[in-house]
Amino acid sequence: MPDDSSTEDQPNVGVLMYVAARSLEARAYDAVVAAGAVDVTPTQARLMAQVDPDGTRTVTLAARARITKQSAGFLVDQLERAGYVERVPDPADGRAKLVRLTRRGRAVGDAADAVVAESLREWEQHLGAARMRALEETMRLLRPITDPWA
Amino acid sequence: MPDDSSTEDQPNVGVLMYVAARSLEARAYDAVVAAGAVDVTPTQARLMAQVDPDGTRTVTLAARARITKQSAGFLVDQLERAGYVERVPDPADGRAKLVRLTRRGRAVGDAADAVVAESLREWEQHLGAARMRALEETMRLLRPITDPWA
DNA sequence: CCATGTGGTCAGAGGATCTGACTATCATCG
DNA sequence: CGATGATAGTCAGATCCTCTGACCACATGG
Repeated sequence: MPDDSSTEDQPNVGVLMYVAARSLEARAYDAVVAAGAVDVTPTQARLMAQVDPDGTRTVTLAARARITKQSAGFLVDQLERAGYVERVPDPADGRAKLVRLTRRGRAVGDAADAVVAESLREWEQHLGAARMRALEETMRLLRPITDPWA
Repeated sequence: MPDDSSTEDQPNVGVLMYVAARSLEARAYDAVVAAGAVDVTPTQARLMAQVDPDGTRTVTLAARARITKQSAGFLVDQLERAGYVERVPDPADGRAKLVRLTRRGRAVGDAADAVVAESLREWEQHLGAARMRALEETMRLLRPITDPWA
């Protein structure tokens, strides 16, 4: 939405953050595709990234991705059919199912994580360690007033 | 896409940036709706924010919003029908048309800009002036390695 | 054991995006 | 000045993603 100043010489901080975050995400997605998951869409990948090692309920995935449970279920269906996740009954709750990464899904996720880590190292190299630390701290400080779920 | 760690206690810097940028955008969009533009979707608003005071070509809007010219044209159609933008011939190029904000569109954009500016002032108040300045500088430094269009 | 809440699914609809193909105009270069 | 390649825009078709509303099954707390 109107984030102004993207038409100016100096975009505002919010726009710059958006650009940086997006570049990170794009690299991660490229890694996903490079890892062989050519049939995974960016949206599916974004949801897959929210799956915990021990499995996560669909409603939880939906909350983390800020989408409805129906949309999340739709995406999980696709990921399941493609073999990246599986649904197992939740032993703690008869209504629930846990979405878990398959071996294949885990491989894709690991590839993405590695690329993100590598990109952040590049940031640190470019900014210097001190500035990178300050950036991390500042973003953590900012979180309480920007993250409605934190 | 897999931006990892959003499932950990401490999301990585990229995720935090995404959250912050998104909160800014959400506030701006709320302001758009509050300004009476209840028929404008977030996507339309995002495109409208890219229109220069003197008008901008559809292809340029598309490039700035990182979408195809077809998608941009589709959105401009809707905004034009709703009365927020108008298309005028580009005097410098017979093929081109300039997309310009109408008076109504300008009012909406101004409302959004005001809210963004206000939000950034809140950030500064929360972080302190020094840290805010450092953040802005860091983000500018980061831009060359994250913005493929910069 | 009933009332309320929660996890999940089904059905239907709309919005946003893409690729491919096409026309009109511009710009360049011989 | 004419031919050639690039650019602005549109049309057509398809796909993907998201939502609302309704519904069922199970859980939890009086």
